[in-house]
Amino acid sequence: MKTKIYQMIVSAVARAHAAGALASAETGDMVVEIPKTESHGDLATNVAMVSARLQRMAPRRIAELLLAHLQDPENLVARTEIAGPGFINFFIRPEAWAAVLRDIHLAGEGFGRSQAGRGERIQVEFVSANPTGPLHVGHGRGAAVGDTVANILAAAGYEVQREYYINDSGRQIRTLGRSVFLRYQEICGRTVEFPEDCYQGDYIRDLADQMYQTHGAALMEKDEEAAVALCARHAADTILAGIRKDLEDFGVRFDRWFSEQSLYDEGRVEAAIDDLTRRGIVYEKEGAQWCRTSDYGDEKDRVVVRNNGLTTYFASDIAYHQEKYARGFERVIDVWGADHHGYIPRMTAAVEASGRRRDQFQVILVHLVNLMRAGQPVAMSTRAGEFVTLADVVTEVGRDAARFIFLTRHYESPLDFDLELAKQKTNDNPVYYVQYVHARIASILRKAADEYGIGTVDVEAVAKPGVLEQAEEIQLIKLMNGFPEVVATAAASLEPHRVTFFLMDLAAAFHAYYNRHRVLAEDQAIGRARLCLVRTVQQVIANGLGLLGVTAPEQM
RNA sequence: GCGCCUGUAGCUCAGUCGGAUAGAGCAACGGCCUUCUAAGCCGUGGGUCGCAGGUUCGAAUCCUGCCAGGCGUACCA
Repeated sequence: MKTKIYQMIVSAVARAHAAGALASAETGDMVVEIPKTESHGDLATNVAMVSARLQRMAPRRIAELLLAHLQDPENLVARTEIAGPGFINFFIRPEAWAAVLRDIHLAGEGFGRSQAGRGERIQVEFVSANPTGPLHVGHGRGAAVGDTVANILAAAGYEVQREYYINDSGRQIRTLGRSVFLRYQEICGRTVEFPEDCYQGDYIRDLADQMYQTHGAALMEKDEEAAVALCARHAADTILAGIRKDLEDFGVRFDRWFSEQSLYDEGRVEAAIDDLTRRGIVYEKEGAQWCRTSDYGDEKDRVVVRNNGLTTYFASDIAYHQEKYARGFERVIDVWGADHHGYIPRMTAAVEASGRRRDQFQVILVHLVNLMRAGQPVAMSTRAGEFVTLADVVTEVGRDAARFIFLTRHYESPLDFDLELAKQKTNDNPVYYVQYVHARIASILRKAADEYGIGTVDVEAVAKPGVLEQAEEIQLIKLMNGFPEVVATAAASLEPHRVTFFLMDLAAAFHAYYNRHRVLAEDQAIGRARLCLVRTVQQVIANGLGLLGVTAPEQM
């Protein structure tokens, strides 16, 4: 509808120009938008105001000329008006909205999809938690955001790949192995001092116990390095398998699991450093190798190879990101925890130094989750190994509630996640509010089939004049009409919460309509038209929930 | 010190590329089930958009400065 009005304006300007009424055929930076207040029409444009300078004419005068040259071949517009400083407001005929409804209904599952992304190849890397412990609630938010962003991008016509980067190399893995080996030694009866920098959680004891079950006390005889390496391998593999399962239970899937170690095995880290050194971007100072990130906007240069010869995490990250672009992605999106925000300038610098544009690299910084229970904060201390895992939360509140709540805020806002609220089956809990729409409509459809003998929804029912004229019905159609744009905007801005808010708006409009009007009305023509309307609402709710990875229940 | 993020109703938050009278939920109060699921709906009150300038037809939105809070600022990962 918006596009059609836009086209009408563009051709009106052209026609007015051809007739000599306007000095230019340009429309400037005009927009067509849905006004906040209903009295300002269904759609409005600021074209007269933005082109006032261009046309050297008063905005209201331009508006008058445009309306004189406006043509409406599809007979969409009931009336127009010029308002305020020069807005042109369009009031759409109710019958035109019925036609829109028919289009939405026919689009079905595909409604909401668009080609806005034009097939741009994008990689979304998210979660990427170190395999040194189970996923906690914060990872859950990152998982929900990353997965949903990927879904939304795909729906908006981008070609998306989802990836998990496994930090399976370096010191933290050795620390993991050391932690397990120490607990293993305890099991074998030796008294050991357990250092603070080792992983404290109970799961380390479980892993040590598994090592004991497999190897008995044999590792005590081995060289310590070898024993630690064995423990590290077993622990990382086991924990990673757990992470995969947790994510699967959370409805998150990845196209690829990428190993950091493989970068070393294939010589990519070395190659990346060599390449940057050859180009003078990596240089030596005080026995270490530094990258000139400060030439690309970072506040200082960063070490890639320490004076002890070991590469930094940054070095493998450079190699990893180079490898991503080499795979053909035009844009790379990383989802990180907000505590890593200081890392953005250097990573952006590295991307640019590697020959890509700055805007080919984007970071979504997901902020903290404050876990609550009935308004009280839940104590979480990673150091003491006391944290609530994602799996615990999913078990307690369910996958749908968890995912939905993670997406009810802009990811740059801290999120209070109340476990009791998430389980509540009231309108305080937004996920039930939205799902309830789907279930309610499913119930109506069942009733229509069983008691009214209307087994199939007839699209043409809405075309009959006089069947869909209630204000609440038009309101529902208008809202649904905006869904593809919501998805496209959410994709362009990487803001999944827009879809969540859209669903809550549509749900509110439906519940209001439901309470005011009976769908299965006595008048058969009206009843059939309304049935088509609510079936379409149900479809749009299902499509939106699908993007969020939340189920749309037939019954609640 | 420097950098990034945040500041909108009592609370939690939306606010489209700069648009018209800044919205929703919660909390408070008052109503609605013999009718398709009350896990729902309807109504009432509530605002110096952190502060001060600037840009322009027009600013919560863009720019500058300041204030407050959070996070970061390793030859850690």
